[in-house]
Amino acid sequence: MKLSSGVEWSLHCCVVLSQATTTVPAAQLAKLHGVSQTYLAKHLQALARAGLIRSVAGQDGGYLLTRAGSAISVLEVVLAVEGDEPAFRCTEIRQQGLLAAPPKAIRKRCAIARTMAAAEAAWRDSLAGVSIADLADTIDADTGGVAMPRVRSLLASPTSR
Amino acid sequence: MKLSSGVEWSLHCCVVLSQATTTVPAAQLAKLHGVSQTYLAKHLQALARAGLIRSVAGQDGGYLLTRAGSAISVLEVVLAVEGDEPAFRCTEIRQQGLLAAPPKAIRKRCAIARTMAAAEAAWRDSLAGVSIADLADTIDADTGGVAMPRVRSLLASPTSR
DNA sequence: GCCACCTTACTCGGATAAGGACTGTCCGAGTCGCTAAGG
DNA sequence: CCTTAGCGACTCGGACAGTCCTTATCCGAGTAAGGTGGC
Repeated sequence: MKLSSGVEWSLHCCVVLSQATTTVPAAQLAKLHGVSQTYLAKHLQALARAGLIRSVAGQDGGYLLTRAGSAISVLEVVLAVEGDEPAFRCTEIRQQGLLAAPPKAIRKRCAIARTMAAAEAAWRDSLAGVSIADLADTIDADTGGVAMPRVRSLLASPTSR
Repeated sequence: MKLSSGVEWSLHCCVVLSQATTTVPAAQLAKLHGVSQTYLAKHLQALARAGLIRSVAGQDGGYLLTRAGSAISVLEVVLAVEGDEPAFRCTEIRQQGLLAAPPKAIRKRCAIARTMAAAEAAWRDSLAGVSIADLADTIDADTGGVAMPRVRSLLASPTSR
C-alpha cells in the first residue's frame, strides 16, 4: 500500500492556493515547492477534473480554488489524485476453488471485504474532518503566525512570477 | 492507493488455518481458494517471516498458525504482507523551494503529515479490533453455521491432500 | 479620443518514454516419514 | 520383536521473467492581455 507522491504535492498546493487572491500558474506552484513543474501539472489537472480547482488560460492565467478552503476537505483532494476506488478490492475468492461457498451465502458481502471497507471508512472519515483551511491554520500556528503571511507575500512578489 | 491482492489471499488462508488441527501445505491452500499455488507461497513466506505462521518441512509438512486465531488481528496480517511502512510518506516539501520553512518550524512534524498519519492510525485501529477468529465466526454466521464445518471437513479429507 | 484588430507571449492540456513495483513462475536445498535389514 | 540406517518423496525457500502502474517529460492548441493602426 502506497500513496502517490502527488497527494502530498496537491495538498501543499491547495494550502497555497487558499492564500491566493488571484490565479497562480502551475510553474509558480512548482517553484514554490521545489518540485517537477511538468509532473505537478499532471496532478493539478486531476484536481481540475474533480472540480476542486479551476484553470484560467492565457496571459496572467493559472489555477484557483473553486470554493473556500474551509469548504474543501483533505479527503476530496486525496480522492481526486488517487481515484475514488477502494484500496481493497474483493475478488470473491470464496466463490472459487474447492471451498466455493454455497449461493445462499452470497447474499451478504464477504466478511473480509466488509472488515476492510469499515477500516477504509474510518480512514475517510478522519480525512473528511479536516479542511484545507484547517491545514493552513495549523501550519500558521506551528510557525507562530509566520508561514501564511509569507506565502501571501511570495504570491504577490513579481520576481517569482 | 492500492492494496496487494495478496492481502485478500492471506486473510482467507489465515481463516482456513484457524480451523485446522494439523499442518496445511501451501498447495492445498491454493487449491481450496483456486489461486496460483506458487504466488500464494510467496505471501505465505511473508507471513512466516512476520511470525504469524510457522512452516514445517518434509513429509506431511505445511503451515500452521503460531497463535490462536483470536490472538491474531487482521492488522497484523495486512502489515505482514504489505509491509509496515506508512502509506503516506512525507518528503518534507516545506523545506524545499522558495517556500522553504524557517528552521524554527521544523520542530514539529509537518501538519499535512500529521493529518495523514492520524487517518492511517484510525485505519489501523479499525483493523486491529478484528481478529482472525472474529472473521471465522462472522463467515460462519453468514452461512448459517455451514462454512467452518465444511472447511474442517475439506481439510480432513485425504482427496485434496 | 475611441474602437477594432492583430500580434505576442503565456497558459493549460493531452500524448509520449523510462523506471519500479506487483504479479506470476521455476527449480534447488532441506526435512520428515516409511521401509527394510540387522541385532 | 526392537533398533537403526538408508531411501524416497514431499515441503518450503529464494532466485528468475512478464506486465501494469507510477513517475517524469515534451510539445502543441487555446486564450487573454497589450500594442497598433484606422476611423
